[in-house]
Amino acid sequence: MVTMQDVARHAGVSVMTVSNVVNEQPHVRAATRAKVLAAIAELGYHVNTTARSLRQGRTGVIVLAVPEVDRPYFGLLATLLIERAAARGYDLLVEQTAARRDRELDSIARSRLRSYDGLILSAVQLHDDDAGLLRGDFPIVVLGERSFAEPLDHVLMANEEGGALAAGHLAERGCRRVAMIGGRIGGPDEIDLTTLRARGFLSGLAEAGLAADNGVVRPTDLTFEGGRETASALFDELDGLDGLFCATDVVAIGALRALTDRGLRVPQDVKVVGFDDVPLASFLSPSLTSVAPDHAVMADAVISMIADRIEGLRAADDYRTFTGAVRLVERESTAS
Amino acid sequence: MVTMQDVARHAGVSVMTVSNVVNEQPHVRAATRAKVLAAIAELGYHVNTTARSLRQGRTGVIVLAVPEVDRPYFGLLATLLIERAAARGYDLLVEQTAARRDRELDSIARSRLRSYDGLILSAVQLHDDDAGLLRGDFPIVVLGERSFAEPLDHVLMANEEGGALAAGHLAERGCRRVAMIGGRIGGPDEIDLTTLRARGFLSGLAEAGLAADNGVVRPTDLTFEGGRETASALFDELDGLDGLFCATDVVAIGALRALTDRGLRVPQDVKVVGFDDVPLASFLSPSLTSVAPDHAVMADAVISMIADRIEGLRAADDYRTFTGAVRLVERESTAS
DNA sequence: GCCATGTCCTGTAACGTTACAAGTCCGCTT
DNA sequence: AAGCGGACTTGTAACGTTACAGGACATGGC
Repeated sequence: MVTMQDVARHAGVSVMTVSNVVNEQPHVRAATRAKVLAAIAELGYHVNTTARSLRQGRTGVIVLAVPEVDRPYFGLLATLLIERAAARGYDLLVEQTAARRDRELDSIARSRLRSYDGLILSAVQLHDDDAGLLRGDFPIVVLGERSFAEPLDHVLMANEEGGALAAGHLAERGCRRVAMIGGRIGGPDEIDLTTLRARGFLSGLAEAGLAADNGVVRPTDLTFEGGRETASALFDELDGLDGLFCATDVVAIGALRALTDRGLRVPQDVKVVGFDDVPLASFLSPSLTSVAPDHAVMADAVISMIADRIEGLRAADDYRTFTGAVRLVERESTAS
Repeated sequence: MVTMQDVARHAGVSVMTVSNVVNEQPHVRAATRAKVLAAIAELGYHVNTTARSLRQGRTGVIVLAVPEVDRPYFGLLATLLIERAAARGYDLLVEQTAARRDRELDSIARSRLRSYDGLILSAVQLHDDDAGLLRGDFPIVVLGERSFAEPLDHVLMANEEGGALAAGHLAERGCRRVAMIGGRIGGPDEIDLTTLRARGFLSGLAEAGLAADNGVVRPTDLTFEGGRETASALFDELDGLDGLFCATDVVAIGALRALTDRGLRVPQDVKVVGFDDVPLASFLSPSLTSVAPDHAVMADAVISMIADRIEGLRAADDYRTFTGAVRLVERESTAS
């Protein structure tokens, strides 16, 4: 490995001068700079970022912990975050938690991750009991789903509002018997994605004057297969459903498939609304009406929050919460 | 920051003993180990991986350079690679190249990336002229698309065979006039994905005795939108097409949408085959027949290739190529 | 002509870890 | 009783970089 030592010797200057050239410090004569750059080129020198990190106490790497990058929403998120992190000079290291609590705890605790500059933790399955672990001097931003009593930096989504938008839209389009899959009826303290979207959905139904009998909200795995199975079971049990809200677009795609398999036409027989507005939504047949978060704005918020904290631009006890707005994008799946 | 020094002092042993405990070296008395572990717990010590990396000369981080993790194929790939890398003790840092040659060159050249242990470079837009950069002592595995004359570790896919499979299948299902979008007619030296799949497609057509007039292979962006636009333009121009092969499933999804918009039914009027077999394929309506690489096997090959090289388990001049097999998965889009 | 100021360059000492070689102690063999 | 080998422990010197303090020299103001 070529070191600064080698370059310095080759160029006839001190290591510090090489360092100053590499780091574009002022006060280096043009002639000296040229000499050093020539030596660097000739020897094929690359700065050793590990040594730099050790010396400077920062690595320039932020860890992104998501369930799986292959899921459309998280893929989109990761894409945006990687791009924005790069713009601020950080690399993103992706850690997959499979949405399991133990793996999320791992991400926080694992020593090696502690050596990076910060952690963006998405899709949190942690309990309030675990939240203490998130506290401390290590920069963490919690993204998207769960808000703890703990003081923490948060980027949230208007999940409840989105659920209400979906319910209102279905009602407005004439649906009389509406169900949700991928939702959960939880206590007032439960604030995960599925519970919040369900809560919004139910309040939206109430506001529209639609009945919400008990079976109308069904939990499911937030996967294609989960959507298909749960939708299928739902339509086996209940008659006369003419509107369906799915907790995510992925679930909605599974549900659309289940409806097709039963010979139900969308939107004529059943209208369907998803959530996330993934790029794919407009290319499906029928294209999918969806609650659209502003992904770009949220990604901006995440990166500026974590970078500001890493760089000490915010006081240690100054925790922020950003809630991204949502809007409804109407497409064929709810056409009247 | 708590260091080994602090732990050593607190436990009344030397730093080396702390290091030995942390690294689970033998020859540490149980009582000593317990003392050290207690001190570690009490002080909340975490090993500083940056210092460890500097000392050991390796970081445990592999860079994965893909166009964008949000594209279904690359998302799936990234998911599998992250998982398998973790199993071998490596973290994966994701770099996005946007499929641009300059950004790919960047990934190779950027100093900071040079400090990681290896690079997995996917979807390569580099010329043969650039290939020299890939040579050298830095562990690189080139994935999926382009095979250079340069000696390099490669993981390829049976692109040509896949194209032929698709053509054969369409012919066998009774298609008489078949086109491909997302393909390119290139010289014999051109070996990128689009050219190879097109070449296989044409040879498959020939074998089946089907005409391949000139306009039958159309290039396009490998995106949803590209698929839609190109398919739309193609069916504007040519009459009587009854079979369509798309270079990727993403393109196929765009094409399916275009066909629906024109009132063409799949598979009754036009049969469609994609390539990649992304999970989504079976949930579309109609579900999509696709050429399926064995993603898991390829991911295994990639990780063991790069890890073996990083760990020096293979001679410096012993370059390997692994070609992943493909098979055709028949679904509704080509039902007869 | 002298001090102040600025430009350019350099030596030294860390950053926190581990490789290596060199101990110390103990019980056991001969 | 001396010698030996094994179990356990430790000091020291790196790994390659940058922060810091300071040195050498020239310029300019009075």
